[in-house]
Amino acid sequence: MIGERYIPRDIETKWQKNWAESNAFATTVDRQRPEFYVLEMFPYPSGKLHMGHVRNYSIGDVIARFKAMQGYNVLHPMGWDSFGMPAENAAIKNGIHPASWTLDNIANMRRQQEELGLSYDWDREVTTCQPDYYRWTQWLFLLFYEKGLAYKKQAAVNWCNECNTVLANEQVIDGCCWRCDSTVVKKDLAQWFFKITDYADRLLNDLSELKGWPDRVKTMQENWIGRSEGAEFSFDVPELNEKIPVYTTRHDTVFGVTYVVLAPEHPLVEKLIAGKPQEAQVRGFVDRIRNLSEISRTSTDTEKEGMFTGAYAVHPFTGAKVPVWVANYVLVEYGTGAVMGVPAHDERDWLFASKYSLEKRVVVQPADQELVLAEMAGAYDGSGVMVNSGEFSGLDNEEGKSRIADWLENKGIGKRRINYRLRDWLISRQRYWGAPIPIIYCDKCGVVPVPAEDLPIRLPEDVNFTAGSVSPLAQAESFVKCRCPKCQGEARRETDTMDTFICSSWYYFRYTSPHSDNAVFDQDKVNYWMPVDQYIGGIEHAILHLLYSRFFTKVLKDAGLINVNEPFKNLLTQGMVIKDGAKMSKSKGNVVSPEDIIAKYGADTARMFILFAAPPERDLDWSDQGVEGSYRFLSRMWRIVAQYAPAIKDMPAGQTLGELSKEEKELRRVLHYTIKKVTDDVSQRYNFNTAISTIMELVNAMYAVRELGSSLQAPLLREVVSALLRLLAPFAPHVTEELWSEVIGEGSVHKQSWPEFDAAAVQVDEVEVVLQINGKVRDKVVMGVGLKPAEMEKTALSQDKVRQLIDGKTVVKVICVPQKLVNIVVK
RNA sequence: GCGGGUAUGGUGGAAUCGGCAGACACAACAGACUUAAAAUCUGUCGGGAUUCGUCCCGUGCCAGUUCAAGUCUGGCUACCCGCACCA
Repeated sequence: MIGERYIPRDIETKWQKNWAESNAFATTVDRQRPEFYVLEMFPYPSGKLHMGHVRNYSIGDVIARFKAMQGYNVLHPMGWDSFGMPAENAAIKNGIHPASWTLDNIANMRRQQEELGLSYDWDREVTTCQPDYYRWTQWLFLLFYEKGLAYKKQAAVNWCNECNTVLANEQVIDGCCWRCDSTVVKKDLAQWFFKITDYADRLLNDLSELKGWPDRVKTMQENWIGRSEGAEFSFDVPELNEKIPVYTTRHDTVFGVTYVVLAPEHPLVEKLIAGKPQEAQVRGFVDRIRNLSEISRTSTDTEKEGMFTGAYAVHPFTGAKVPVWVANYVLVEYGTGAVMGVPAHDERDWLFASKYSLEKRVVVQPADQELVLAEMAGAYDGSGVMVNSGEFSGLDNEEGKSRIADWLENKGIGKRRINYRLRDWLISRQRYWGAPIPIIYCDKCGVVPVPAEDLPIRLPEDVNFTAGSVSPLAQAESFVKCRCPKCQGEARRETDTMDTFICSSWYYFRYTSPHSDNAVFDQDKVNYWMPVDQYIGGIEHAILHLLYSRFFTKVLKDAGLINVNEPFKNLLTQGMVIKDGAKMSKSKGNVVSPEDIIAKYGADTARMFILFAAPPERDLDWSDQGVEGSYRFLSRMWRIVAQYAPAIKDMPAGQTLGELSKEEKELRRVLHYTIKKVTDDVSQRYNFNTAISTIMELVNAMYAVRELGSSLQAPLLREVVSALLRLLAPFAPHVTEELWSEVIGEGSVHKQSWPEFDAAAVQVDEVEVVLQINGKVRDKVVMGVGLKPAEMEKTALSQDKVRQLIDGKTVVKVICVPQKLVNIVVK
């Protein structure tokens, strides 16, 4: 019996319980059906779901349920990215152990996900902070180590004083920590790195394979990888018997070099200044620059500063002596840490040379103007003809580039080189709540990886959490002290843990065989399910997580563990949830809690609103009244189905569709138009907002024939209600399940097949055709659909209104678009 | 500076291949029902003019292509995002 009013609370808990008990969304390998892997980015268990999560999961759930109804074998899992700083901070602040804080949060958030009615296969849940997961994170570290892709080196690294740990380049946003926003400083430390730069070319080139990714994300990755083609060669410093290698992309301007300049951290600086009058001054300058923060150091607005070292280098093409400088604008990490100075053709060099009165030489002349130094206001970095360039003068500069590179290579003093902006991934963290790096230091044997059979290296539970610069693990004597796996002598464990982004770089593989305890994953299963067919998440991971995951996938492919080259075939980046013009955040005080919305209106309404208010990629404006509207729609749908229910239930078995009245025909036409439109919107465009609006129109059409009541045929009503419930099921799974079980009553609506479109139902005999005169709509007339253009023209010209309007004018041309319009061009 | 994106009623948005701009909602207003309110159902709803037939204007701005432009081309403006002294 269907109640008069739609009251979500009871039916939602009822069906959630039913789905959980029947394992409704469990999946196994099935080679009879096509597979589809839909994945939402797993959350950090911060404590509660926010609207961004609700949006993310609602989108994924619609796709998963829709694909399942279309006959796909759907994998739709969920898990927890559960290592990381907030848990440890909570431990320091409140004295709660990170493990219990994290597990409590997981339990709470999982309950909220269940309340949203999400169709996850919970048997596949993964939790990265648990030993059965991080054991394999550690195993992967060993794999990287074995392949030479994990190494430890002393380097100037990003350090966050607030978080007391180092950070990867990708985690420094505008010179600040991605997590706590405090200023990042440079520290000289020995740290573990993953050699992502080895994969720079493939990470860049394979972006072209990713047809299902937004251009925005691909462009961001492209910029981040930052490939450039150039040449590397050296300037000799004969007095010291040293060479200064430089990298340039403008070797065509090499005859314009008037100085060479090193980064302050360049290893040659000390040697160059030794014994020189300016030694102390240069050293002071270098120290001052090194102590500046990353942001003030690298900003383009920062004024260029430098000092002459007192040394001279020899120009390899002209043999001229050029001064060697040190300057703040040269970065030690990029290229060779030294550059050639060409003031006339590089903006930075121009500013620098102008400030310190260094010589400028024009060596490229553009076609349309004559460059004269005295008249130049800045550098000219465009193309042109090479001048003052010895044997290369007269060449087009692009041609000259390659001739100069040939010259360097032939003489053996330089070579073509490709450079990347991408740096190796700094993966060690001086924190407790992460996967311990499985490395042992032995005085006798050196750096020794932990044997795979000794994994996991468990986090000790009994440690001291106090704010301070030393990681709790480093203070845990029982953890640090160990035996060397090689010589059995006394040794020490690595006390750094891994960046949490490592845990999240491979979780989507683990879902395919989450309980595997003899391998990182089952190869058969991983190859059956991967790649992820549809990945959904926020744009904030455009570089970080998505680049790291691509890197991991390529390494695992090279190791022969998987056969895919890219992890995520299609990527959907959802927009933010906005309220009152700003992203929902505690500090802005504009947060709407999913819990409150579910309590008041139910999960179906929350899902409907969030999918209806905007297409998924766009930012979504939260509106309390809009939510009300979605609830009203579900109620309205409920009432009309309830009204037609008795006729459908009383219908004798086997009764088929009879002759349709005009109104019935129209209702059936709207139904099949809706099936077509919703199917297209969901499968081809992911435009859930227009899919929902079309379903609303179907419900409106059902209301329009309501007064015909019992004269409507039961088989038609059944067809309409059955299709309506199935179309709406992915969006509002509870209310449709309830009505399905009451009215149609065959199993679960979510196990039904997707409604089939009957093209015959939408066929009409007549259409309204627009009549235009000179492109302006002047009239509309109903015409038969089969009308030929000549007949359309004749009909159009015979209309009274048209005749009046063209009276006394000459018809120049008539354009007829069948079933659409007739445009009469007159003079 | 380089790269990417967005701009449509009071609001969110629709118009998918160049063919009726504003679907579907929200808000507002009106009517029905009600003692009344809520809920519900029905209707109006870009701006201006109107003899109520219609007519003119209108998709950030300026040009262009076309019988026809929110949609294509060129040039701007504003805002958002990413990278940025990468030689």
